[in-house]
Amino acid sequence: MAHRQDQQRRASIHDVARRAGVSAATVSKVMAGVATVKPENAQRVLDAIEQLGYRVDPLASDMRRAKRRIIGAIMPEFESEFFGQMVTQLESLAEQRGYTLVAASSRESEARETEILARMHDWRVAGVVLAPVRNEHGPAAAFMKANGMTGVLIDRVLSDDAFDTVSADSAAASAEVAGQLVGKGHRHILVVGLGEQAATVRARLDGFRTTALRLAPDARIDVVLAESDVEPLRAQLRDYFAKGERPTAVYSLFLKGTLVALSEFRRRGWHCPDDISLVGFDDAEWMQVTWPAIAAVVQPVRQIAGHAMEALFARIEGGEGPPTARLEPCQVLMRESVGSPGNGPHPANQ
Amino acid sequence: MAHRQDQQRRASIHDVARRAGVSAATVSKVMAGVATVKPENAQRVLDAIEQLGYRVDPLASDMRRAKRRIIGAIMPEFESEFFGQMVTQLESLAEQRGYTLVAASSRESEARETEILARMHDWRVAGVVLAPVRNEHGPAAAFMKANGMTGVLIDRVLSDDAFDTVSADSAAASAEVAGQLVGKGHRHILVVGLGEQAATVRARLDGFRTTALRLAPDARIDVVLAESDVEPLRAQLRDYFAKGERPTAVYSLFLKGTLVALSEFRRRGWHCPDDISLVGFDDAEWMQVTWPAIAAVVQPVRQIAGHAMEALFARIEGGEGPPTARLEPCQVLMRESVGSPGNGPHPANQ
DNA sequence: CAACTGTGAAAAATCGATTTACTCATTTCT
DNA sequence: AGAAATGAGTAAATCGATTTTTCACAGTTG
Repeated sequence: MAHRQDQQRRASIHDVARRAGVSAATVSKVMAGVATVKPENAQRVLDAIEQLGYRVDPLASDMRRAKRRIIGAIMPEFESEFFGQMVTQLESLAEQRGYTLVAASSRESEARETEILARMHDWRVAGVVLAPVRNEHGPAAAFMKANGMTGVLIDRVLSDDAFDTVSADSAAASAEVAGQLVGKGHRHILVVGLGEQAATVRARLDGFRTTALRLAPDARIDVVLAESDVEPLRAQLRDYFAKGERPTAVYSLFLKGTLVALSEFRRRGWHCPDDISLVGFDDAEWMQVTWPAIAAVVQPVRQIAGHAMEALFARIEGGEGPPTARLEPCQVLMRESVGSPGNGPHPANQ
Repeated sequence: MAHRQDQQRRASIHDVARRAGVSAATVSKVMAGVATVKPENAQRVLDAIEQLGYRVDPLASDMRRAKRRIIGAIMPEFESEFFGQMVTQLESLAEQRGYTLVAASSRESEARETEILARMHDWRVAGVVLAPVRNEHGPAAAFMKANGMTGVLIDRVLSDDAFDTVSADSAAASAEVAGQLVGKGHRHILVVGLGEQAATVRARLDGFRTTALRLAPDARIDVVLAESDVEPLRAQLRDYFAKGERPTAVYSLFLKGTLVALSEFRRRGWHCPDDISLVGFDDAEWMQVTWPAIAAVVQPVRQIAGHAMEALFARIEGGEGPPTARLEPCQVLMRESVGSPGNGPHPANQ
């Protein structure tokens, strides 16, 4: 145990050196585990460290190295389970390697994303895990490139010519969803998405449509894509149904879309799966306790985080070679919100 | 714009000084906005900064001060909307004052909480916003006290003799819930909670019970308190209903409890509000889109975050005086999951 | 016995900014 | 005129570690 003037100034490496009767350099060597220190001196240093409760100041320690033991993480938001779990994972992995994770929320703004990145560059972080707001071609990635920063892109990305990318294999998952919906007899399906996240949404959409049409060439796939925000989507969805469109199933390409779809069903008094089936990309804890439980595509958060960090540290440690683009398989959880069409009363209107 | 050897080493204050033909001290003064610099020199410094794209290294800049411009935030988890919003808010507020927020998740472990705190102390953070896993009397707060750290405690706390605290006025909110449930005719209510978070849960429980019994002295308030984890709670709840207990309403004191209650209702085929009413402490986005929409107590995240940061910075800037204990008012959203007892078929068993 | 080789450790430089102390000029005041 | 005050700027110390360089001394070798 160590106490004394804990309240006061913290012990520095020089305090330890003085107490052990050696130089600061020797203390540093002992801490680094260098062998060329007489056992006797090493012991005295260790004792001094113990007595003073000495701990290295990471800030001072990082001063001399070009890459500091800090990893930056930039997420579009912190409020969803997905990104919450992601940050938790990333933090844990960074910590395991003796790095500190500094997480920031871009709050779905590309401008903010770049600002945060500039600040992280100021901190001379060793690397950045960036989950871009839109896709891999935004200003943030360009900034990283221009400044020679080390980084990995995750989530709303497919592949990049400068950075390693890791994301969910949403095309494959979407194909599987298509297979299951068509298998249950659905021939008129509405897909709901957000245009902003261009590439990923396109991958999901294509994956879905291609498989659906392959399995059932007569199927009709409608698409409602809101440009950027959730409220416009709500309006577009309302219009779509108001026109009299009556798909038997809805596939939402992102979580908020699932919520919007559900609330629109509510407004119209439709129930899943009798009146309409629903599958959403992205799982959430509540989806299995509601009635009906909502079918969802579960993203492999741990795998994404794990491989992102692996790739990042490989680069930090000087790994060369062309950027890799990983796609992690998702799990499709078909729950009660999906049924066969025509199994329940489908109201003709309102 | 600034380019040149951006890829290479970043410009330091000395590079700027050299280019402007002045000393580093003068550059520092210009950056700090000190008046005693000849306008001509100031301009040359500004030009050099522009040309080199110079930005202060926050690490080096913080080296000399005892309190660094870093705020630590420790949350029990990042996966819930509540803490997600909290971190977002705190980050934004820290940033506004030129501080960097470093957030860490204690993952509901007091041991980890203290470890994180020790690491933040190593970083010599200016202050810490701690949302303790249990309550204000845990080892983390003790550590902060012992090491003379500056901090504010939030959420699962009531008041402390060393630190300012900010939390939701859950007692008042619970009293309001009690009033509404009793008002609707409920006389047998089950309250579900987590024993771990002693003080807060007690406040919520007392607030609820006192008001309920004042308004309806004949009311019966049952309590199921799980010690620490969610799974035990599920088991206890199952046992409680298996005994044949048939309350007409359930008030869950925390979010996961609401989920457990809902899934238990599902298992038994009970529907809200016909078979049983449900109110949960803590709101979530999905609660308003499900059928029925789930009634909830909304915590004032922005106010909590705002006042926590206010209090924290007041202390950082040397503010004296006894610790304050703030309670922010909550909002009770009565949604469809609450009805009057006996309005629907209440199954006698299973 | 002089020159040589190793060890182990201390001294000094470094990282990048801030701040103190100090040096010259000018002004201003007595 | 001479002293004091002010202005503008610089050199150097500092923060707390790491790393490079230098040094002292012991033991070898020719």
